Amino acid sequence: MRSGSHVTIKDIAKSLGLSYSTVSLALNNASVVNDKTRERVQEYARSVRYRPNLSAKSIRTGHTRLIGAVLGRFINSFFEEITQGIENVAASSGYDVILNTNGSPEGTESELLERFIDRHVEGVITSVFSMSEDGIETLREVGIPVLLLRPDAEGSYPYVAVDNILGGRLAVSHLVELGHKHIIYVGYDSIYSHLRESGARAEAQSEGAYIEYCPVPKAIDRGASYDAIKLRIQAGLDFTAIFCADDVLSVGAIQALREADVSVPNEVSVVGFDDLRWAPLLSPPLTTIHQPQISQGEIAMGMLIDMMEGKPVQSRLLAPRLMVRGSTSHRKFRESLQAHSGLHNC
Amino acid sequence: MRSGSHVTIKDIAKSLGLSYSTVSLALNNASVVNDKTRERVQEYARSVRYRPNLSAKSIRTGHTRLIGAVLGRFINSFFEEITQGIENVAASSGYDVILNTNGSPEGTESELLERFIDRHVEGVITSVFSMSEDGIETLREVGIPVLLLRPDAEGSYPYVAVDNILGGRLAVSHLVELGHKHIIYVGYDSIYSHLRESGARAEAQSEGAYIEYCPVPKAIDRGASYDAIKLRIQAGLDFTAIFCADDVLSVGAIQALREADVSVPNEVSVVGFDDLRWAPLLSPPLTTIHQPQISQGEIAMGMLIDMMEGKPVQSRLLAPRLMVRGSTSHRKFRESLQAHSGLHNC
DNA sequence: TATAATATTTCAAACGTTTGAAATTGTTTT
DNA sequence: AAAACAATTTCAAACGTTTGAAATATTATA
Repeated sequence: MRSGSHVTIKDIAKSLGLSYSTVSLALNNASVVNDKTRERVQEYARSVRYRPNLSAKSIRTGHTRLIGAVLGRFINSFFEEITQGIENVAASSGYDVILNTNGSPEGTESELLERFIDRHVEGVITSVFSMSEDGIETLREVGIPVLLLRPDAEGSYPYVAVDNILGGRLAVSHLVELGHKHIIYVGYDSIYSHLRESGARAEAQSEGAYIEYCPVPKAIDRGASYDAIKLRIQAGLDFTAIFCADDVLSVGAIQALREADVSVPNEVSVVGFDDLRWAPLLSPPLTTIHQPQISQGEIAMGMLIDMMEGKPVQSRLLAPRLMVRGSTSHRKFRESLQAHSGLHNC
Repeated sequence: MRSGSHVTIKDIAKSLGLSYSTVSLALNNASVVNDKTRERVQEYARSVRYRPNLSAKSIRTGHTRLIGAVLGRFINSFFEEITQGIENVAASSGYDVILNTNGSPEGTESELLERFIDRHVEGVITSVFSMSEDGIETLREVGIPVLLLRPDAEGSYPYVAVDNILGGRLAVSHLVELGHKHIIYVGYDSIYSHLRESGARAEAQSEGAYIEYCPVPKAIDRGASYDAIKLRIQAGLDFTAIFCADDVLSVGAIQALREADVSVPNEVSVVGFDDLRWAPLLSPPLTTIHQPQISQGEIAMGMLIDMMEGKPVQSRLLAPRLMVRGSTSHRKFRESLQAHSGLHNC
């Protein structure tokens, strides 16, 4: 067999003295064909390494079993893991994933959509930063179901996301249990941060603690939180805990504290959000809110498959988990160790 | 127009009173068709949002413009960035990428290959851990070119990889310049580590420094290097620098040093390899060898396209770059600060 | 053994394109 | 105005499948 050439159903039919139809039927395990013939065909197909041509198949059936994923690019492994989950269930359901991490300039969104449409992808999974409202609408117009990887306030689209409010509650609940009363929340202007903050406030209120909002211009910006906390420290060290809207912000905060010779966690506790894979590698290892990324991807893909099959789906909020590590400690430790620390710093 | 239905060339032909052929030719900018007709067709196609059916196209032309990428899953953002590069040039060359991060159990490799073959991908990019020698051969047999993202000693396959030997040299050269004479190399049994080590040794030899090999069972295992360095410290603190085969190993090493109250970088300097995105977030920020991941992906995809077009390609070794950060310092600092450290520890 | 019923296979069209060859139209040249 | 040529368009087959309808073969029933 010439390299690159492919055996087709016709070839098999010819060799076996059968019609295309019978071969096709046999290969698809149609019950209508005689057991003996089916076996003979399948056996022979195997022996000549027959592989169906999916393009041909899809042109006839209208099904490509292709799905498109467009995810944001981050300075973290967040989407890498989500991708993992998506792939897992896609593969086991016979779908392939065309991935786009949207790294290219903004203007190309429409090109991306065109590619998806041209490929006749049967569904699209996307995260918020990665696709505009218009883009989503375009897809819907041509009948491609879209699943969001973020909470959708208006409820116009099905989504699967982590429960950010609960995440905020968990973080603050942990800090409150450790005796912290004055907690700084480092956040930015986006739905993620707002939800996390509102969870934090709700929990604080019911526990008699106080949340102070410390804004930074954007997410995942170590420098921004460094600057913000640096400034805040100069205004007075009247807080004992910081809750950051994401792990990277925590790194900046910790850096600012360290430079001001404020010990983490002895003097100030820090909690992050996301639980990126390197969070345990920091020193101290970061206490943070874990997002179940792989299962988020798996659930998302499962839901999308349901949508593609026309089944009704219900948006889901996934429960985050508190990961207690080294960057938080009990407030009562503060005074004693501050003394020690003072000695040490002289 | 019914949602989900697609305008075809036939539809356009009918509406415009032309034959399929003319429409097809016009849409493909064939010079044979009259300028006026071409414009009319394209204009109309745009107005009805015509999009070609890529399956149909590929069944006729034999070209799917699909490429397969199978990359390893790591506790790092390494492949996320490579993917970025691959996508960038794939997109601008009209290819789509079916990504598989090979997270599923081992046995499924053949299934993955079958999917690639069924989809008629025109080329495959893969990293070493992700696909067996047999798998690669299978692809080649059916005429699908394969590009490796790793050095191939035998030279049987084209590849693009970072120059690991040079990386090793850069790391040790830096340490030697800082005055370090006794350097521990933390590595494991794989081609990557071996190459890095040999670079390290070559550089050390020419500079009169000494490399001591400290083996760990596998890559990217923080615990393993922690254990190894812990043990090594107990045997005596007669070294002043550690070079680790990857960044994650560095984290374990630093942790072991910290627990033994050995200051990094004042008493012992540590250099990693990879420059994962979180390397600057550590404290101290990690001095390490940077791998140009995005361009590695871009170059890889460019080469694969050449291969698919039948052009000859030449394997490439990319130059790594030393990133000097906080985890290394001059050896002369050692004695003075060791004294201080002793005081501090009392 | 003829007939009915069922099991199995085949025919032929279709999916949306592309493309070599043939046909038509338009333009020069003589 | 006929012949020759070029420009443009159309025909029809092909790519590898699937599938409803029709044809044939097999078995059961009377």
